[in-house]
Amino acid sequence: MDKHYDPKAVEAKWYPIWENTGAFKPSGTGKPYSVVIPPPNVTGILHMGHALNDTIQDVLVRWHRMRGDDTLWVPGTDHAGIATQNVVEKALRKEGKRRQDLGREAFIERVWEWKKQYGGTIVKQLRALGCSCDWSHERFTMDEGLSRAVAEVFTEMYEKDLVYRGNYIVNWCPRCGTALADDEIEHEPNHGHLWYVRYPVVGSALGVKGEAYQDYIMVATTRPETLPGDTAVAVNPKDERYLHLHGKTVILPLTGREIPVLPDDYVEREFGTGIVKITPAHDPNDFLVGKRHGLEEINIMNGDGTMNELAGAAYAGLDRFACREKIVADLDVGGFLDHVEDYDNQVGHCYRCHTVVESRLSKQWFVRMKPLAEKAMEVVRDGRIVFTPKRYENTYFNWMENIRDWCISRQIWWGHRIPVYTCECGHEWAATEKPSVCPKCDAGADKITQDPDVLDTWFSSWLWPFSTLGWPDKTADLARYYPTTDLCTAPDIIFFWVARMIMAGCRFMDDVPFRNVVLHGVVRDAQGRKMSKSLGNSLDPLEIIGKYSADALRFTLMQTTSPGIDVFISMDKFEIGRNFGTKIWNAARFIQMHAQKVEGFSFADYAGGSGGCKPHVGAGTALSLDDRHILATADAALAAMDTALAGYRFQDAALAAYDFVWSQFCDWYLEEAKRDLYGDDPARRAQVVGILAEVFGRALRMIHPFMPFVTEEIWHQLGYASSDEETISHAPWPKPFAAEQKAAWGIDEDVRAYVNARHDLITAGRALRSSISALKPSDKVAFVVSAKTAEAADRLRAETESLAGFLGASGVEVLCGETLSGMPSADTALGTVALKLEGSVDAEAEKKKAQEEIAKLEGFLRTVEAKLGNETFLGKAPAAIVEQQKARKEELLADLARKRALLVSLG
RNA sequence: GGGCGGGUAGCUCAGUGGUUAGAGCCCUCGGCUUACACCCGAGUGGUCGCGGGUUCGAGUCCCGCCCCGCCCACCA
Repeated sequence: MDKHYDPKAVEAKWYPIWENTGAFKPSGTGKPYSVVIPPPNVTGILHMGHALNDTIQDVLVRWHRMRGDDTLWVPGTDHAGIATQNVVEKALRKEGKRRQDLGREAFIERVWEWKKQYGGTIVKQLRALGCSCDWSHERFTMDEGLSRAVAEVFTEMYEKDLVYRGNYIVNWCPRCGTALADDEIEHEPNHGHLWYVRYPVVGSALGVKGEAYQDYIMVATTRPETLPGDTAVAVNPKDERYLHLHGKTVILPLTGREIPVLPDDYVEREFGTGIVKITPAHDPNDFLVGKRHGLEEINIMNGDGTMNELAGAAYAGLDRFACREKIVADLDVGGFLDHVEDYDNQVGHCYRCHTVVESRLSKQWFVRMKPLAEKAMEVVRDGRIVFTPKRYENTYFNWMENIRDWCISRQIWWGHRIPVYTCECGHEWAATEKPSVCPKCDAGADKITQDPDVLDTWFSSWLWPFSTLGWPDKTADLARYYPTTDLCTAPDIIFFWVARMIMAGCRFMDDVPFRNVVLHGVVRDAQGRKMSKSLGNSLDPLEIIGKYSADALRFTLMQTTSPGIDVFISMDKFEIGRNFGTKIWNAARFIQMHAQKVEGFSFADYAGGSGGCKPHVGAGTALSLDDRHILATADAALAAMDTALAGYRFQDAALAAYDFVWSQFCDWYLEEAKRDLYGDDPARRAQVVGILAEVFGRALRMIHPFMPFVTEEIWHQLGYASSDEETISHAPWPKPFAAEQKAAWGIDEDVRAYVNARHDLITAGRALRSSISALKPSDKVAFVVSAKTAEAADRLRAETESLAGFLGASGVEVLCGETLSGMPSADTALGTVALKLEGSVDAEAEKKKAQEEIAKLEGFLRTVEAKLGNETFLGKAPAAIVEQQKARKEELLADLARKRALLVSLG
């Protein structure tokens, strides 16, 4: 193996091999485990949110695959209607053309060309991340099959009256010329004004000009340009200031129209003057007020944001912002404008082109959501779908209970065209295929027109879990892999995606789309800001892969993420993942180096295959304590990982693997193994190599879901794989050692506890050495150990001898139950270890240290004694806890005695 | 305004009512020891946001408050 690991070369090498050998195709045998990817926008490039989301899925998928499940991960992309259309329009603009110049068909052709050329970016990037998707199942929301699913669903809903066309107030982008869903609006702070306008009260007006009015009401507005569309003013019904106005009418300035004063709860008394002008056609709340009171809706604006003739001859044709200025000026001239205040508020912008969004009355298609929501709530309530973390179920219910109809039509060209047709006689129907004749009047194809609008992009995404598996056909995939198992996403799309998928699954498949919803956090920068292009604070996953490797990116993300908690990340964090990869690589080199010295040694015997053939592990002499300890620790680490992964706690799983490999295997076992590996007993050498191969083979497989590339490379370099085609991703996930094997090898919790205590002893010895400031290399040291019990003394003798060897001490003296005085010492689970010096000791420093420790111990002792003197504690605490405290007290007393004696001997 | 999350070491975060609250990074000290300096060893560093309460025992449970963040609604 090379001295330095080269992730670039290794990562570039493996993905094509995996893909070409079909490593990620479902096996067809075992328990089905399936996941559909949240389809990224086809225009998208991989950002940190994807990296987190897709790594989580890949960890789950690889884990299940290794466990022998029939694993399918369906990848794909979303056609992203408005986003994609904008990208192509932008390209067209460079040629000096608009989409209208090409016409609808040619434009769509252009979009497809664009998709063919550039649409594969994110899909390539998923490969760079190492995602083990089955690319033979790749889907695109505008694919023929998925389009058929969309038409099928729409037609069925049309016929069952689950969709309807209605005049409704929608968000409208005047530049894109389309309706936008609420989530396609970005609210941004705006420094605007509040204009205070006088509306004369009818029946008490005393003059013609504004100045002359003695009786008027004051209305505050941020949008004076909508004034010609006003059909009422409203006050809060409980506002005693305006009780006298109920039932009165006022004159709408500049128009002379008489409009009513209405009481409505929607009005806030505290805001402005407490009187609101109501413009039902241009404000969503006013629209609702209008509906409640049966007001007329006057649409005064064109789709491009200019005023129409209903705004009045003086304003028709003006842009909305020009019109605002003119109306303000006219109000002023007419004496209606009282004063102006500065006012900051939030204004909605189109998420694609950033134009200020207009609320506009228009004919749109809607889905009736209430009938779909019932069942979708039921399946979560009864546990057929489980959210992780559970608390998001509340968020889900909250939204579902207050669900509003879904506006699904968009006035753009790129997307699924609404399959609603009308013939010349006005017959209307929906159909999955383009009809050649009207089903009602025999009008021919040339007399039939299709609705020009397209469907909201989410209208295809909500079918994703079954449309990707072949629906509406009854495919084998659908039968085997639906419902899918896990759905992983960030909580911000619970509403417009997760909830809708659940509704669609229940409605069209009569079954849930997935069993578990796994919600992870949003990736943020070190300051806690959402990563975004406009802030320029995005970390580019590809840059990280280039600098640190995909494995490093993946591992760091996993060990940083907690369920449902946002991920704060900065560039240097990826060193953790990189360093871990390097550590594994070096451990592999070490193991290989020693394995080469064992004749006929084969790592393939330790690949976890059936048969459990491990010729060297049990051969010859019995296993050492260290051997048994690391095998037992491997088992514990495996259990910890399995539990964590089953609970979607990726951080815990990653940390369990990290701690096991680094702190346990490398820091302790490899070091301890060197004694035998560099020793002169060939049988024992072979045995140790066998244990290294067994434990490291397990470690590689356990880490593989997190770091697929480096583990695969080592798997082959060492020869766990018996051929080039064999992949670690198909190697079996480790199983706990069988009971008989554990009994034969002597693997149990006792050996873990004992060796852990021995490690404490060694650590204490090291600490002693480095804590003695006066110790010079020439000083000779010997260890003196005082065992707690006679029984422990025998064990301690052996332990301390190895400790002395470890630390270069000249000798060992074992005592039992005696107080060690005059020597720097440290306590461990096995006993007290002290250093006997044949050099000089800084008595003052030692004295000071001893005094500090005594003070500390006395403090603890007081706490424990207080507890043991407390009747209620003795009466109510569990016996085990009481015993624990009693033992603790004895220990503290003994420790104190030793320290005090030390202090005395130091003078 | 409604809902949710967070506040624990300088930083990023773990922490299943029960010994003296942990990890990584940072920092200090000592080491190029023949897998690895992307390393090894040893340390320094905490009124667990504040105030009450429940309990034998609270970082952990309850109530109130203060900050930070997110989501939803709204801001005429």
